[in-house]
Amino acid sequence: MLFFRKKGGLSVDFVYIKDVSKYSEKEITIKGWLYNKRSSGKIHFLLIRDGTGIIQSVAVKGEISEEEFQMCDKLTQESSIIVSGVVREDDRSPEGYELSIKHIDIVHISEPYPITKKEHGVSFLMDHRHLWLRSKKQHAILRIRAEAIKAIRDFFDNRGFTLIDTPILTPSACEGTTTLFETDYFGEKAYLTQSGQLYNEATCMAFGKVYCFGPTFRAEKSKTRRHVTEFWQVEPEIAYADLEDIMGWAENLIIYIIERVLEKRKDDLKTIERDTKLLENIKSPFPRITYTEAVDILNKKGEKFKWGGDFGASEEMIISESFDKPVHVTLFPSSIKAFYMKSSPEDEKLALGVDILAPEGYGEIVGGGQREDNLEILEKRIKEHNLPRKAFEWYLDLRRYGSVPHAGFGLGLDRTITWICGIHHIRESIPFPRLLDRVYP
RNA sequence: UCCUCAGUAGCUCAGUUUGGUAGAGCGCCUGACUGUUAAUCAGGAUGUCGUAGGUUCGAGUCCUACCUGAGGAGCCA
Repeated sequence: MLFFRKKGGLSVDFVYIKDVSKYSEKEITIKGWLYNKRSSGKIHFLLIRDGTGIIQSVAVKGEISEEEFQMCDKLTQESSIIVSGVVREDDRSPEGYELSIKHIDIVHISEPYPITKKEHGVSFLMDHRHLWLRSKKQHAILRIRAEAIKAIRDFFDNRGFTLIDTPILTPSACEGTTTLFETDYFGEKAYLTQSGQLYNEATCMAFGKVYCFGPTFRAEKSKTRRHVTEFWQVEPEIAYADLEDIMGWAENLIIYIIERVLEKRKDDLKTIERDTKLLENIKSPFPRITYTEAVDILNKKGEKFKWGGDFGASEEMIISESFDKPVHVTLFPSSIKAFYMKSSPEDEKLALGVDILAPEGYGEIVGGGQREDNLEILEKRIKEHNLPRKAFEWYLDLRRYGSVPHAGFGLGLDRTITWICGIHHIRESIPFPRLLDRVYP
């Protein structure tokens, strides 16, 4: 139980730091934590954060009780405090406003805080991720993430899509291409989902336009700045849509997310020193090339790349750096794509799929395409890919009962955030990253 | 799974080349300072040198194995 204003006699409002400008020359109360402290003998500068911002508050000897002035001296970094005082505009304060302290209550004196004002190594910070989130930069990134999630949901909700949650525990692999996390499901094997797509194909036949948005899991032993084992994807699926349609949807979604973040999270982008000019440039139309044209680009730039292979990290980098916007790459060889992808009617060897590569070398952020809607062809594909037919019976039903052309895509949230924030490593884009050899904290 | 680098004070690191009794800055503790901006100034405490072996009169330093972390590749999104 906190004793709110136990030493004050005046009636004052409790406000968040983001709102202090509305309270100039008024007495308010702030509940927060000590971000930093600078002291002279007769004056203390306390930087207080409350999750919405940081404000400098000033305790002057003689202006508050001697007991409370002494208490300020005892405060350690990240101690939790409740402070009352008058909001004043002051050019000398780093934030433009500061609080002249009248009363201070200490809620808890923090033990010596591990994350100090000096630099730290990545490993140490990752071990203290639960505290690192309080730091300015990490705080800004996660607020941008929250805004992007809201933008994604608004985008689909306002355009006639229904959010349908797909299961996380699944009886079999969705694509058969990746390694999955296996769990013991009451004596049977179950796997953490790598995608909600197959279930989306069922729900889009019921609802028309659907999307799922949740965590997905891949047990690949990837050790790069672009991979986490638990990552968030938004996956729309649309009945009666073709490849061309979903390329438009994906492009508009990306633009919508960027616009929203630029509009609502400008301060946070500034905190992380992102060059927003590069983001302001993300407008329609995005360049569109085929896989075959991408191979030409690679070979022109001196890479010896043979038609038919999948792009690795360096290939993706070269292709994406050839453009200053995200680029659609379409019509991959069917042989390197999943079993459910529909082949081009003009060339059986090509799949009606699209990957979107983010600029600045951030790699693939969207993968999608048109799904095979013909029962016989799909049965053949399942056989060719050595997939357990029995597990896909329900999926084949969708081609038996009113099959229609349909298409969808997945957008990787964490990679998108990494790109929007212009940060080096995906691990800072998610609150508690799951990496190869790291599941703590 | 492979390649490269690293592990020394709470944190960031120097010391390793050339073996000879453990160092700095920050943080912490004490004191000074009425406008600080990673505040400053003076003084103080702090170590199983990743682990286990080996070489040597003597190992943080050289050798071997292992553990942990980071960077990258592959795989993958």
